[in-house]
Amino acid sequence: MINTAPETAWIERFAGLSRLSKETKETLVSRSTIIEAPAQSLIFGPGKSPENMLFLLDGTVRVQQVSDTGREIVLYRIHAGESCVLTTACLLAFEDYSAEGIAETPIKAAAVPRAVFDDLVAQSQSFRNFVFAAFAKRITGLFQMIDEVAFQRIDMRLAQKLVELSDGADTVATTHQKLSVELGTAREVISRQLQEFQRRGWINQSRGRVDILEPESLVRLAESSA
Amino acid sequence: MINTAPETAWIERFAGLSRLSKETKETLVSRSTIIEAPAQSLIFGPGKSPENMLFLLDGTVRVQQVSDTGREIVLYRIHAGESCVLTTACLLAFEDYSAEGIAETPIKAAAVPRAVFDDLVAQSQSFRNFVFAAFAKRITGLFQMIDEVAFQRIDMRLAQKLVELSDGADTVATTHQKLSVELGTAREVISRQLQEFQRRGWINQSRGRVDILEPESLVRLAESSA
DNA sequence: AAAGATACGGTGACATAGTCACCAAGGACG
DNA sequence: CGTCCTTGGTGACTATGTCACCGTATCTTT
Repeated sequence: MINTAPETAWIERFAGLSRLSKETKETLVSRSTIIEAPAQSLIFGPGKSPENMLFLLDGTVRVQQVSDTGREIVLYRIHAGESCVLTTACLLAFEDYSAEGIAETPIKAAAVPRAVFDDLVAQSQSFRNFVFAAFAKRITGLFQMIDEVAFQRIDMRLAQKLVELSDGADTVATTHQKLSVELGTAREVISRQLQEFQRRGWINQSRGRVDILEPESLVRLAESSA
Repeated sequence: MINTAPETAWIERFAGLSRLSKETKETLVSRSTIIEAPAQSLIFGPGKSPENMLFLLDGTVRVQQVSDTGREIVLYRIHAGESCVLTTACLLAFEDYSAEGIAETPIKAAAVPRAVFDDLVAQSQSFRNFVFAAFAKRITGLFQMIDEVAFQRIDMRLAQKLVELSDGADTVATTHQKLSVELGTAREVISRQLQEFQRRGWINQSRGRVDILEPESLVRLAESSA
């Protein structure tokens, strides 16, 4: 990672931090460092504890779990404007974790040392609310995820994921392999489900790309059984 | 729930709270209330937000998720000497959760109002460490759980659960239905796996009870593929 | 440009897990 | 005693995951 010149305006990008007092904001800005990392770099992972809490300014970080069976599953993503407090806090507390954070794009983040983080939690009620809200959001997300992995049909989950990844566009640039990691399933399962979607005329496949022909049908499936 | 007379010694039962300053302990004790609830009562759940943070003094609380498909899965348990901060914090932040907490035994707990909790977080570094450690433990537990649900074989998970529930004893008093909820699977799956274990001579079944004949074999399976 | 090397996706056969629709036995309670 | 409810058993079927292997597209190297 490369340290660059300090920057002051970043706090304004965090909706949850807007209520902080002026002094708190100044502490946060003056005692943090802006760091950058290239796409695909490992932000944290087994054997690499983060020393700082990160506030992500640009890019996204994918947090995934690698099972000792060799399979992988994407747990969640940290987007620009969000912080990494949860994972970071966990990783600082426990060394034996199996999750890893990978930059999906080139990223820029504000790094806040642990001691500063602790001070801020002590001094600012708003900051506490921000931190606990971030925790809460992740936890409910993980609850949701357990529900999906344990109980939802794979065709529904795949339709959901395609809609999510397309984000309104008519094409998704990804491979079957990557989709299988998103859902924690096997590549063959994705291949077969996509064939079924194609047979129904909902999508069109080409190497490394899925074109969405009938987003409505995918949404309907994604929201079906519920 | 029934309020009872205040009690002062409970803090000593929490390993994580022993380092608190005398003043912090006094605040915690003087501003909390001891509550009790009978077995099977709903501590929190959809439509029932907890107003307080709970420190569990006696008994255990089972936290489980009910899917909209009707199936259920046990997420984790809160044992005496642990706090409920995670779930409580989440539930205070978000109203739309789907998890519920059920007393598995009669329970006794110290209820700390949200405002007091917030003060303590602000004032005591030790208390912050306690809270964040509790969060961290739950999060890593949930990561682990996602791994198990998504990737581990059901025979292995069942063996694991039997060993855990027996806790060294030679019998486990539970039904196939309850075991299926523990693992988030179907009752029939449990019935068939238990039959297989019995065929191998590892266990003996009777109505509402599983007698463990060869704990070593179960442990071996539980720790196999890993 | 030719020759590998690698990534991507397809496929059949099979194993494991979950669903559905029942049934039967044990126990509680009138 | 009969009735209800819980518990567990079972067969048939579907869904999902595993394994082994293949062909082709794309990239790299020479």
